Amino acid sequence: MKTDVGREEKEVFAAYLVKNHLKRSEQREVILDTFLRSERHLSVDDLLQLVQKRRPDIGRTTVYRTLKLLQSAGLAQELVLQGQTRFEREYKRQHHDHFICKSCGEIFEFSSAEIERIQDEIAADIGFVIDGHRHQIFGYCRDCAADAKARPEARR
Amino acid sequence: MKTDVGREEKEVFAAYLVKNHLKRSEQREVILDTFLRSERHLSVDDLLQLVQKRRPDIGRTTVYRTLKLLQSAGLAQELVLQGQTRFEREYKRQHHDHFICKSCGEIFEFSSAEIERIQDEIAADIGFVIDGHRHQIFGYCRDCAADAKARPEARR
DNA sequence: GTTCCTGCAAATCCTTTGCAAGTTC
DNA sequence: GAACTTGCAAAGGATTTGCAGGAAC
Repeated sequence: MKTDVGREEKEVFAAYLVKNHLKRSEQREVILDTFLRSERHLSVDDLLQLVQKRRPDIGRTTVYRTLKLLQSAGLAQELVLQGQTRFEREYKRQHHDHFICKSCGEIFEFSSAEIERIQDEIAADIGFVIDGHRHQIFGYCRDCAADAKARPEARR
Repeated sequence: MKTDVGREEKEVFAAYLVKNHLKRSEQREVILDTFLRSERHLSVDDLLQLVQKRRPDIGRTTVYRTLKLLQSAGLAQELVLQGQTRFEREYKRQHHDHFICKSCGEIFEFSSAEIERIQDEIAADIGFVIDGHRHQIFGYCRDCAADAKARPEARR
């Protein structure tokens, strides 16, 4: 762990462990570091593979357990995209939602203060207290949509 | 099947079967009729139990398979709420999304043309072609929020 | 008669849990 | 040394599949 990727998050995690009378371990550090360096939105398998490139002896079970800890610590968030469970970084990230391309699987993030405002209004109307939301938009990204136009029969 | 519940949907299903060289069966009819008469948002188990009240010999596998057909026929839609897979009627229903109370599990539907308009704008910006979306808002319904205020320690 | 359906049991996939051995505090 | 972690294997839950017998066309 030479560099400084996600230093703040590592501190948060260390504090979380202390606070909950848990212990640090090589495995947890490798998993967190790998998670922080990775691209967004990885599945458990994605993460396991990356982790095992560095430490082939780290098991799937430990990845599952560590992901649970990261969620509790507020560092990771689980999301289900097209039936697949995935995880993304959560710490101090602006809230956002996702566009998902059904063709290439690419995921784009978006956020809209305006949408959130409308949500709040609707919630207020029915006396609902919002605690979170999940908003996914499916379709075809620019590239795949162009492909589909070229070969319309290939479109789902 | 004395009455007229979901007659139109039954016709759609019958047509779907013919078109795909599939066959009608007692089981499929009972399952569809039960589905159409039920409250919204049932799990496979909910539906299985209702179906078995009428025909105890209908198996879980058949319910799974029939639900797949109903989805293909555009009569049912799968949604994952709080980790639970559920199904709701889809045919000719106005598109809508869901508020989910984390305390009592109650589900409220909502829709907003304004939100959809904003979605379209954002999509257009990145050249994304929208094909569908799923928007879930979590929190506490009026009643549960009131309870929580009364007993704040009980709040998640 | 052929093709499709059904229910069962078995298989699969994803995730969690029990446990004995190893680590951290 | 006490308490926590790990990896494995086994258990779980949800869903799918193989198959032999039964029903629809």
